[in-house]
Amino acid sequence: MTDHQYQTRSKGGVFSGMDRDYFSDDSIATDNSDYADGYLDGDDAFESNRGSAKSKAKKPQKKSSQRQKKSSNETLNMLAAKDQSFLRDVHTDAPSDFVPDVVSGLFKSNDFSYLKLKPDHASRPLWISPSDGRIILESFSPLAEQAQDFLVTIAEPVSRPSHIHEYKITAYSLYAAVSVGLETDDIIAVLDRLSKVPVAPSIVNFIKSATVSYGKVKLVIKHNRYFVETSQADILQMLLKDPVIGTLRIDSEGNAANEASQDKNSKVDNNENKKPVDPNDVEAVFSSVVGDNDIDDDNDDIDAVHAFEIANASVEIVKKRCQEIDYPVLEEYDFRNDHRNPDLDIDLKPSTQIRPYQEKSLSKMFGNGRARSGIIVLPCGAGKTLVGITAACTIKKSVIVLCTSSVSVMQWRQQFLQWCTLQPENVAVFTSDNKEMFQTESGLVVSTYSMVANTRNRSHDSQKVMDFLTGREWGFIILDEVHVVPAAMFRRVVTTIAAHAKLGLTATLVREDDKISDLNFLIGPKLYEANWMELSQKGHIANVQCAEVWCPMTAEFYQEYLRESARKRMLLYIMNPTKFQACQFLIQYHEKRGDKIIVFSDNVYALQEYALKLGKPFIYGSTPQQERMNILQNFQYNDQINTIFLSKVGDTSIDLPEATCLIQISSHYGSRRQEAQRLGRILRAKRRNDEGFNAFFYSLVSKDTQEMYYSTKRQAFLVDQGYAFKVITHLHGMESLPNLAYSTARERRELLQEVLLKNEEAAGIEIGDDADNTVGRGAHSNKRVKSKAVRGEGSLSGLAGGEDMAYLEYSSNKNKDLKDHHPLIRKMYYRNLKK
DNA sequence: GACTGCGTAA
DNA sequence: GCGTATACGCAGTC
Repeated sequence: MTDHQYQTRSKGGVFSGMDRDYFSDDSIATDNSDYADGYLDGDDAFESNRGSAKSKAKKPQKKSSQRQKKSSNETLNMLAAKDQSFLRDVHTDAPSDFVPDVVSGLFKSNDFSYLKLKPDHASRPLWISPSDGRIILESFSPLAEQAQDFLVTIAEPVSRPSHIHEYKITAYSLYAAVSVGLETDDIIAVLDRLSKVPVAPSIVNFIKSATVSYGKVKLVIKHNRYFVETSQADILQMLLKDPVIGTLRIDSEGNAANEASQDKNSKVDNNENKKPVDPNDVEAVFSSVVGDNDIDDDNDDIDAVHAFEIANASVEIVKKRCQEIDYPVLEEYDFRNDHRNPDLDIDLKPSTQIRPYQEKSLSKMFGNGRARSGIIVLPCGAGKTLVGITAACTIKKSVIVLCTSSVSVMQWRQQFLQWCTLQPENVAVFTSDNKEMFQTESGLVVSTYSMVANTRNRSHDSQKVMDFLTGREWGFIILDEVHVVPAAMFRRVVTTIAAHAKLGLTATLVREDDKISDLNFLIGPKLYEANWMELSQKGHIANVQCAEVWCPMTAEFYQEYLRESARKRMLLYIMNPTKFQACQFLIQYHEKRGDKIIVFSDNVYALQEYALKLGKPFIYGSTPQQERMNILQNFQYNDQINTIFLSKVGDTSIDLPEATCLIQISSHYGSRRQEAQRLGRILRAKRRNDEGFNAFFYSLVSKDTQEMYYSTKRQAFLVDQGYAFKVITHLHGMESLPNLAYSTARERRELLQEVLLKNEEAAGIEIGDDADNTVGRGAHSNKRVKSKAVRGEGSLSGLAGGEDMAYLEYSSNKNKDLKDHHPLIRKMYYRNLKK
């Protein structure tokens, strides 16, 4: 919890200390420490929950042993249920009757009873599935914290709710582990030490096979050109014979080399450079790239490195291919021995403090004294910027930062100047209305993805700056909001800017498409991922109570809802009068408590209707910059303005340290990223360290509509981070609220008319003649109707009863029991909803 | 500098 | 797996 004084050093391992604690067997000795379950600390808004939450938290010690026993069984069942697909390519001595069939494996329950528990299994916190590398961690174990440090290094966190954490060993996660300096035997030994059962040979083999090839192939930049390097002749030969990679090799003149030859001397011919290079620098280049020591150009050691050049445009293809053939390329930067690229005079200011988890994430990046390319995942408000800046201060070479918006560009610039000693003349901003270049030999450029990725006509100035950016070598590139990089246009920035080290930062490493894994070869492995719950328990980010409020559709609205085509339904469930009332009630309730409230609506029409009716200011896309500032200023400083309405504009960039309560009235389908990003708006609440402070996050959902499905999907990311969503089915006192909107049937009918009219308008503008008979659309609505039918069936009973219950434990009934965050089961769950 | 049109993202 | 709604950045125009 104490912030460490942090200082960068030019030599020696600042971040080199891999946490070796978990290598010592002493750590197994049990000594129960704090049972961390401070999450549900019962605020008055959740009175009905208080009882159960408190009682749960009160007797952890007692339960812990029971739970261990219970979890042993549960764990085995869970493990049995997993798919074994990833083992197909690996030779294992797992029993041969393992069926790689996901569905049949699910309930047939593979028998793991042959696994012998170690005698002292109770004090060891892990289970490892012999079949698929899935790891279950008992997070209540006294060893959990150390085990977690280790597990995030070698495995992917799948889900981290309060008591049981789930990880999975994958080839990628093992690459990352090796790249942060762990060795195969260490990984196996520590796993074995922490595990309740001996690590299965299948897992040992998998770890061996995945770790053996990592780092054998490197991608290096020399004089702004890309080279694939390996120290093993057989690997070079293998690469050159590869149908994809071999053909992409070019000779030093830049022509494609057709003949795949094993050429020991295919090293760079430095005379071919576009830019004249000081010949004295050449040695430096080689020593920086080839070896750790200052070796001379004509040293024999250099011949031990085999390299061939590939064109700039081929870099992505080659990296992807290498990943596929299980020789993922290593991209690391030996910045201390790079004497060719000028140093940048940059250091953290003495007053700058970095937090332990920031330091830890950086230790993954700089663990071996070099800078590894990769991704660091930290929640919003946890200080990603400072991590980036500290990394830049460690590398001390020219830096380029790419952001998604011009607002963040300005923020990055400002933060650099605030936290480190960089001088303003070394900083340049490159956006559409600010095309600067630094005049010094090294410096910092902050720009946007679209500026660098732009393929259309550039303005003259823009072209000049682009030439400046592409014409030089960068020591370091920081990719803010790195989850956008896989986009077809944005990913090109990775190769257009020649940077020795790449750092991707994000809070939400998820996309709704399947491109997120491309980051493995575009940027590098995930180096670190923080645990949101842990950070919030330690006070670095705010504690948040999440709730989903179920708002029954009024009869009139539901009738129309059932009648309307899928496209028109949305407005009906967003404008559901009950939802409006719930919103009104919650605003009033939280304003009384002194909260600052943001209401999010994805839909602009609803945004305006709600805000105008409630007399609150709102901001959306076409709100002029001046007015935005005005509203935000008032929200921040004026205690008369405690609620603002935001459209998608508020999802990113706008920084609102005052907000303590969020209400979502409409969202973008099942976007997990949006959900997490919105929650992120309140994580840096200034009051977060006040005793017992809670921030609140409500999603208002119209019952028995599409929204229910989307809502579950949206929450998946946060649920994996350990957040428990409670369901509120009834807000006490809502009906008796004075001035309650739409309390009479007449008002509701009028609203309905308005909404229907609006819907017709929208439809009219959209498609002209909304004949509903087009083949394409017909097929579509068919599909949707089907999906609705099942949902309707299940939910009619909900309409009939259960209304009296004020709260449901969402996390227990929906997420914990049956599903238990198990990705497979979750998937099936969604699939069922869809059917 | 405000507005418009275009391309792009999620 | 596709389409829709909203927003934003860039470039060009007045």
